[in-house]
Amino acid sequence: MEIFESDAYQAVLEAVEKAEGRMAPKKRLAVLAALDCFAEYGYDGTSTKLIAERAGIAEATIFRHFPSKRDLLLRIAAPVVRHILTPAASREATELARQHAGEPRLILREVMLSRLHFMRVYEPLVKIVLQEILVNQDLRAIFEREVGGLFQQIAPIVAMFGPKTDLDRERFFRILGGLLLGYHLQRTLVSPDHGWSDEEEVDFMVGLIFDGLNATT
Amino acid sequence: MEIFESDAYQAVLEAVEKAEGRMAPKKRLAVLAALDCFAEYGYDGTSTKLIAERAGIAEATIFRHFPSKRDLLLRIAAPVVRHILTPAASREATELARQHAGEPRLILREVMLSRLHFMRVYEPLVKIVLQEILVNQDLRAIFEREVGGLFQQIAPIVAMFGPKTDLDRERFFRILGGLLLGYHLQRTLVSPDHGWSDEEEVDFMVGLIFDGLNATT
Amino acid sequence: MEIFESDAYQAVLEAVEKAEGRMAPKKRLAVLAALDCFAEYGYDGTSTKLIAERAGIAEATIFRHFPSKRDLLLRIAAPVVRHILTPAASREATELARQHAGEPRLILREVMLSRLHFMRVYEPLVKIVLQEILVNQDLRAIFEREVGGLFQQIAPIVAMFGPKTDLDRERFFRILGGLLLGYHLQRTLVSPDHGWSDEEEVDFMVGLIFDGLNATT
Amino acid sequence: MEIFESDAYQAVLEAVEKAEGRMAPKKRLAVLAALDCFAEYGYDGTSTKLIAERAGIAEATIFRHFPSKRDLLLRIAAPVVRHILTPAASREATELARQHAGEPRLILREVMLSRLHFMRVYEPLVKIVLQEILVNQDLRAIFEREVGGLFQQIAPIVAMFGPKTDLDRERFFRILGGLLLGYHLQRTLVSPDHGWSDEEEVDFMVGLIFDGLNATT
DNA sequence: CATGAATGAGCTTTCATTCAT
DNA sequence: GATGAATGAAAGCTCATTCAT
Repeated sequence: MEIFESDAYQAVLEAVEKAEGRMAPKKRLAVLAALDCFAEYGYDGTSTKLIAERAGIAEATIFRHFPSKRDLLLRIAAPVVRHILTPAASREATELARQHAGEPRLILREVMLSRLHFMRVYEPLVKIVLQEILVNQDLRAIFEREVGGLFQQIAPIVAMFGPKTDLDRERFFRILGGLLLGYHLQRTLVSPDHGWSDEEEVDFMVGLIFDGLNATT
Repeated sequence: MEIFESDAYQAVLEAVEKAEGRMAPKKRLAVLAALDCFAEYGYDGTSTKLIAERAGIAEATIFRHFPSKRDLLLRIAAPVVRHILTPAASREATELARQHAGEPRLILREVMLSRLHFMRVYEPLVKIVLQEILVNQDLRAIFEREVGGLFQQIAPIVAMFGPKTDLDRERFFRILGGLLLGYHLQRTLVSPDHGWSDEEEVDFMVGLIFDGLNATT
Repeated sequence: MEIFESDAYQAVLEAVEKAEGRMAPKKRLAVLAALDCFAEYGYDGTSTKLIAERAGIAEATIFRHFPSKRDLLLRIAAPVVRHILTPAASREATELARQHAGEPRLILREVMLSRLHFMRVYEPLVKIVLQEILVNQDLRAIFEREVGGLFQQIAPIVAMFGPKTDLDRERFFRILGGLLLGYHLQRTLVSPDHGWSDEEEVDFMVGLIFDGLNATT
Repeated sequence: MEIFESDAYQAVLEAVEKAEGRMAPKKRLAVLAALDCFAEYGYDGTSTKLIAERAGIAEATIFRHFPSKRDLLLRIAAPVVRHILTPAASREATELARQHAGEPRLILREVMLSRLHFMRVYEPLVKIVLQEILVNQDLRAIFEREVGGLFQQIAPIVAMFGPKTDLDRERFFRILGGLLLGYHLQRTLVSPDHGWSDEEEVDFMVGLIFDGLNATT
């Protein structure tokens, strides 16, 4: 199943394995195939039969390892949303803030680059989460809780960039998310062949955030 | 069926009717119910039986008017993506550019407000499109074509805001989209009960775009 | 609808009209389209929607003229089976027997040729009857009654060819039917492009019937 | 399910099993019930629900073993048309030709008797094939290919009966088919209660073929 | 005479899931 | 741990037919 050997898939696999413990080989295949199918056809557009076929295992094997299809989705998405996004991001930001104290531009640049790297690495999963979060209550709950936590943790750092009130910090957070999401969608969905340079785009976005458009272009 | 009398639903209905011609009463009900269900449960999460029940019509009636469920989705989503997004937006922008020549901030403000108004009015449809565009090839094709056309039409106006190269104009476009999408998701999904003021948020975003964060907060 | 202008279709139309009286134009179209579809897809394989489309009329119009689909089939097939097959065939045979008294070979030849001509002319209907008679009780009843009547009427003529007992006459009848059916299927279904000469084939079959294979080839 | 224990059904079952491999018990039931229903109501007149009920299994079980209803028909009909009709018939004819060299009447008699026995044993299937072959392209293709092959194989034996040219051999083939089909339909459909003796009828037909009617009756 | 709109009943097929082996 | 077999429920869709206009 060499289709599953890309970095993105291996990264998700590792993240899932951190929560599930060492997985049986066919369980791994199930996870990878599910990831692949969910990203391609969406959760509802993917049948367990399809997952089984793509994994080269029996349909019943999926249910030996996951009590339900819904659970399979959550057990794939949650660890990434939870263990990777949050602590990693905040730990990283804190570390960066320590290293580059007084150089907010640099901090922001590094954070954005690392978040984009993360989104690239977990690309199929990002797509799944985007898709399902609009509709799936469980996933939304997990997401909101984690993002809320993250917000708490890095609020002091955000403060370094100017925002003083809570509302302003939320805005800043939202703007960062919007810019990153917009770029990620463009580079992966709209113009995947454009030859994007993350550094260049991040520099542009950082410039925008700090100095606005006029100073940038 | 007073549930369907909100502005959002009526707006979509009108847009659909522009493409379908005058619709039979039960066809209208089918469109409205479909819209309602798709927005609530997603495309795949909605059964034609559910649509029929919510519309108070027979399931077969849906298929008398639309050859398939997939077609029903496209025939609802496409007119809005097509006839409303594109020409309206560009005509409006041109008009604004004429009125407020030399005041780019004002132009941008008005365009953003009107786009946000549009997203609010067509909220259920925006959600559907967001969901399906990641997975549905047909819808993606329609979307990309229309956005491409829109980009062509308003490129000269975008140029007024500073960007000189095509890439810069694309970036500007993407950033605008990212910011608007981020705000729309926050006001509708994340914190729907926070009493958002579109004017205030747009002013903030316009400030950011022109002067950057430091000058804004 | 020039597809319907072949001799076969017009012949059936005439036969049906003899039973139905002068038909409204759209009723004629319905009959022709039904004939065409039934012959192509079989009775069950043909939907009233398809008939309506092929006829270029509304589905409801079919039911204005025929109380049910089943009835439509019978009202097309019965007149041909009834009024054409039987009296024509026996009248013709009697006439031939009178003209060619003492020349059984000539009589048989003419009867076979005329039956083959008939099958050619009513080709689509022959196919429908063949198909449905195995399964449709009503049609089988009509067919058996008519064939029974025909058998009674021409028994004396059959006697001229040798068979003395009733069983032998039935056998003769069956053999004639089998040979004609076999040839008809071959010329229309199996090798429609072979350029068959009915005269030649009939001569062969007459030879076989009277003198056997050895004397023939 | 003692209804399925007749020789005819068991014979078809064996033939199907030769192509499908050893079948699961419920798969066998599905095949038998399908055979039964198809023969009684025709292909289109049979619903998968009816098959399931008659087999005493769940409807879904049918689709676990056969991808579609159409496929179920072909997977039942094809093996019989293919593996039974062709090689058996030709092997048998060759063998007979060896044993009864110089006695063409005897050979023909045995071949016809065995073919009639075959049609009797596979009676339900013969009916289905007759019905569907007029309308179903796939089945027609299989049939034509097999009959073509059979024709090639036994052409030398046919030559023993007199026909010299290819056309004459085809005619002989067609006549044999017509006679057999005519008798089979009479004994099963038209007068199933007349105590037919295959031997007697075959003798009659052989007589006809070799010496013609006059010498026979 | 003709039809557009509507439908209840039914169709084939797919679904996620269970269970004996 | 893994699977082939099985299934109840529900899916999307088609059917022949009715009726108001």
